[in-house]
Amino acid sequence: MPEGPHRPRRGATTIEEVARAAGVSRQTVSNALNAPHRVRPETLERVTAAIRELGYQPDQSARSLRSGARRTIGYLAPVDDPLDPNPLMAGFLEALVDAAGAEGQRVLLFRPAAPSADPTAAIDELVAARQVDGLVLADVLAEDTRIAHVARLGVPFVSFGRTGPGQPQHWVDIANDAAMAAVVRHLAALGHRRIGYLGAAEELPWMAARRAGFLAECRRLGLTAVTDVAPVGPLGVPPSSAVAAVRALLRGPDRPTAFAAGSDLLALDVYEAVRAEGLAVGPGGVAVTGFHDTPLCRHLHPALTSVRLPLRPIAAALLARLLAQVRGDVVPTEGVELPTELVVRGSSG
Amino acid sequence: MPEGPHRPRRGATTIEEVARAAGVSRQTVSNALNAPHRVRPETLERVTAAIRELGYQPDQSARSLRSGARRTIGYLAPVDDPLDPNPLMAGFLEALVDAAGAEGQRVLLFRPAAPSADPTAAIDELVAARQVDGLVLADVLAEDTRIAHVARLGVPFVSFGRTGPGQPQHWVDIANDAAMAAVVRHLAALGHRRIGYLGAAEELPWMAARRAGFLAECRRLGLTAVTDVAPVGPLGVPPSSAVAAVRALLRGPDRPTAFAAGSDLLALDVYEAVRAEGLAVGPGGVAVTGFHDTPLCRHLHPALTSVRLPLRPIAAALLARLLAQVRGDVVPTEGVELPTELVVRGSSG
DNA sequence: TTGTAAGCGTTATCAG
DNA sequence: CTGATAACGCTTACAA
Repeated sequence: MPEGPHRPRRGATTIEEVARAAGVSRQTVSNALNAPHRVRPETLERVTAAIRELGYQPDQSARSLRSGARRTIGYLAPVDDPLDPNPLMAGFLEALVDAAGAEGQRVLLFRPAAPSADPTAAIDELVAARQVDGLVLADVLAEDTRIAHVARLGVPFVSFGRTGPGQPQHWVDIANDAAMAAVVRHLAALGHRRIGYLGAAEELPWMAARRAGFLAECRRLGLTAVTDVAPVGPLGVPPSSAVAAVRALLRGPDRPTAFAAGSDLLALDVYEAVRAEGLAVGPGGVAVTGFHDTPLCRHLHPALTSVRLPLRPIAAALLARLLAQVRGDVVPTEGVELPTELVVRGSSG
Repeated sequence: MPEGPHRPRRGATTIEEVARAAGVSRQTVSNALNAPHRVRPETLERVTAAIRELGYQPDQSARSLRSGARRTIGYLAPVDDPLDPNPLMAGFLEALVDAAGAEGQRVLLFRPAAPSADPTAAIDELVAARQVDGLVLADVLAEDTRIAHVARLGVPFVSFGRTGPGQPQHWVDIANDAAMAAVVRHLAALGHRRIGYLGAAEELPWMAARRAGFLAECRRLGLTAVTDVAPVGPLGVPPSSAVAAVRALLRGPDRPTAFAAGSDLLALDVYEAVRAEGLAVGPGGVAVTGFHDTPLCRHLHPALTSVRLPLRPIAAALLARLLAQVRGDVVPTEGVELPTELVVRGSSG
């Protein structure tokens, strides 16, 4: 008898078969899996053996349908800029998958239908089809329609980054301002008194926070902050314009002896500008720092000092908050700021 | 009556409610969705309106349980090297999610329990729990236990990259050797007669193919290929050792006037070596090329010529082959090599 | 502690 | 072309 185009089962073992093999009812097998303490040890043993023997694993669809738990979380992939790829797609995503796996959860990756399409539509689809227990959002803006939307939907969610006040949410973030302040202190300890800054896309909260942290710490320490009057533009700054901006500052009246950049890729532009001005990168010439600690840092010469994000702790914290909501725990909506680590390398040390 | 900790339904609309609203049986609603041609146009209209009105979408778990189709594919995230992050995690993954979305499929990301853990165990779990219709594997090795394993399992799968012969599989790959041959021709057209090569991790098939393509084309054109006697080591080459290797070649008897690198990050090491030898990168000095066309290329000075991978066509081709298997079409196991594009920039042009 | 009965929301089968 | 009935595999009451 030929199998039809749709085969409801791939020949996978079912709970019924396990029950038969162990000589118990299928309910006992279910209990052995979901509430082991309710099964007599000796029975449990027999069932466990049968499960192992047959390589049984519950059908997740059946389980989800019955219990309501999807054991899956959705991650809305941030839009990517071709000139400045989102580092979250690499390290953070892996950390998230690992953290989820440790909690018995899977990660479903999704994106808006088109780059310019409304991300809330993609969210609606996923939620309406009940494919996930909760959502993880990243790269959250001050006024973020996604946050407002999922909050209205009532789906459990957490965000990496936070909106402005007024939108209750569970968030995890890094202390962007404190991280940049630590950079300033590091450079000050090296004797630098005039420090330059290269940022971009300051409309992004984390970029704005980095600049703010930089300025505040310079002020506090009585250092001269040398920054572009008109900060270089949007996310995808053409490298040439960033280089020009830095060169201008290096030729200005308060020539900085060190430069902090808002990202590792921007630091690369600083390297170029410094060299174009006939100066050297490093403690002897112009010290440079980046942000993110991407692998690029170690391939530069000198290697780039950078701020490392605690990606695994972030992922773990996000997941803990998300699952608490999924379980129905009453958790106050609040967030946590995790500390970063300054990795000092040749460019400043 | 308080809701228990598990709420089987989130209050989502069910097919029953739609049926009632449209004044038809729930079966008709199902038909309207899955076999519209079997429903009278006027009824279809009424049902569609009710669906839109109520924002109904079928529960994917129920649908999966009943039909056997999970509408989800699994992507086994490649292990990442901290010194040379896998570019597949960024652009390719996005392309894959988009291609899947266009086919009504979602992407489930998964990884081995631990970096060193057996990836086949992770595959088994996913398959046994029937969470996916098929698998996408990337970074396939010549002797790949994952390929052998999923083939034995009988799960539909495709691979980005291919094993050695003898393991039937559906694969999509780029023409690594042809891409590097094109690089050589490009450099030859610029007048270069002695061309250096920097590779790494030659045990990886794609890295080996790039070197092979380089050597073959140099031979064909009668050019002098200047390569390291002992190619630099494993995936995570300490940048310093790669730089040293290139510097040695630049001081050797057949000083190359151009350098092809096996990746963009390796090209960065070439830049450093060239400059350390007091030479300039570019058509006037030592021309340099990379591989992958990562965003880094545009941030270098001069900007880096590189080989661009057709990530979206690759993702589309992979998905087409995978879904054909899922549908049960009898497709001969074979592969396709997609062409790359050489993006010429200042480092060689 | 274990077995029995019911139902989660959907789609396939088969009458009308 | 439509509507009743059964089943997918599992878990949660409840009864034994």
